[in-house]
Amino acid sequence: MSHDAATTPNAPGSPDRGEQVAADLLKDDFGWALGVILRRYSKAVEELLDDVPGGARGYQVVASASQNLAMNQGALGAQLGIDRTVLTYLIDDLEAAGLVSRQPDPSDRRSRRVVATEAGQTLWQDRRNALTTAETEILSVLGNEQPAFKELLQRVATHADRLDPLHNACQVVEELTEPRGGRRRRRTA
Amino acid sequence: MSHDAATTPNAPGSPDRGEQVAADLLKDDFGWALGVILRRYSKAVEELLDDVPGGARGYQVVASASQNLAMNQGALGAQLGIDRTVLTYLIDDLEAAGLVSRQPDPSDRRSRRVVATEAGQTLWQDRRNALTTAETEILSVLGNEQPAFKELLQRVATHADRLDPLHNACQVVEELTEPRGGRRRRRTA
DNA sequence: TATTGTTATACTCTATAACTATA
DNA sequence: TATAGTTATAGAGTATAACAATA
Repeated sequence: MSHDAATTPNAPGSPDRGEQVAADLLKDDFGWALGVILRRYSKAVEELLDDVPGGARGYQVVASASQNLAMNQGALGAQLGIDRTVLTYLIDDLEAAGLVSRQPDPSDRRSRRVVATEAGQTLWQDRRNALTTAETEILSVLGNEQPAFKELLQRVATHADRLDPLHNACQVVEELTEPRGGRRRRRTA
Repeated sequence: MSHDAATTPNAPGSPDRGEQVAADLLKDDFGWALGVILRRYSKAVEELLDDVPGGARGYQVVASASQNLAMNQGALGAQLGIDRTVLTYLIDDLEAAGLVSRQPDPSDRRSRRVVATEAGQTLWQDRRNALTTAETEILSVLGNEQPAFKELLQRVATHADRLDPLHNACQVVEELTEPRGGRRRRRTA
């Protein structure tokens, strides 16, 4: 997905150095700000989670498996917004790394419950603190306004999530675009 | 339809408590909040900009071309974080749509300056308001705290951008991630 | 030799569908 | 027939390299 900075009120008065002007204008943009922050955070996260198979997404699976009692793959995918076909490979890798394991569901032999191994739970607990630290570093500029910002952010996110519940970021949106129109991205074939 | 939202419970009659617990935990997450907001905003933007070639990114090019005087493609790509090889195709489409045009640089015949046509400038001005409206809708929950939030957001973003200036979001793995596979090779010719 | 822009190719994701084994 | 999970294939998007025209 492409992020969308771009729009900004412009003062077309003195066009000095176009590059600098545009750069400043971009920084007033809402989408630009969101994108920068998310990218910065994502980068820190990916670095912290580089060694876990599947990166941040793999960690999410381990985290969910650590917190909950044996969700099956369907429930896991629904919660994390991961397609089941992708989840298969992801769990394959996590299982090979010894972080989770698939266990048969006695009540439904089609289903497989994903549980975290001890190594998985250890990893989850270890990385949680590191992730919180990364978050704090990004927000450090805010000083004592940090809690206020986080509160506002959560408020906006919860609101936005109610309007459009989908739990994976940075993924193309075409899902809920209403099956009526069939607006597909057209590419000059 | 690839994946469903997490709000869909399991089968009626079997209330899976773990799912709900994990969902609540996720909502305390910083990255989750950022992702939700950005995705929601991106979706609105993509819908508003669906008819412009290249979507939001194409619009960014038109917007830059409208605001500045004739940047060449290299400068454009650097500013927007678009690779020059991608930018070529993008401008091709925008030019075919009559929104921008490539003009020769008299001082350097290798370079081409990208300028917005009248149609491009009109499009830029028309969509700006719509985008602002979309932003306002997302932030509407905040009421009169909206300006405060935006101020904090800009502060964090500017700080993050200083640490890591790269102007495209949702594009994981840039250069510093890791020498996985092939790293940039030194020129030897 | 370096740089601007173009083109061609390979690789990474993701989506779509088909398949199995259960229910 | 429907569902949980798996596997295979195709597509979009991007990166990488090579190229031509200039500097």
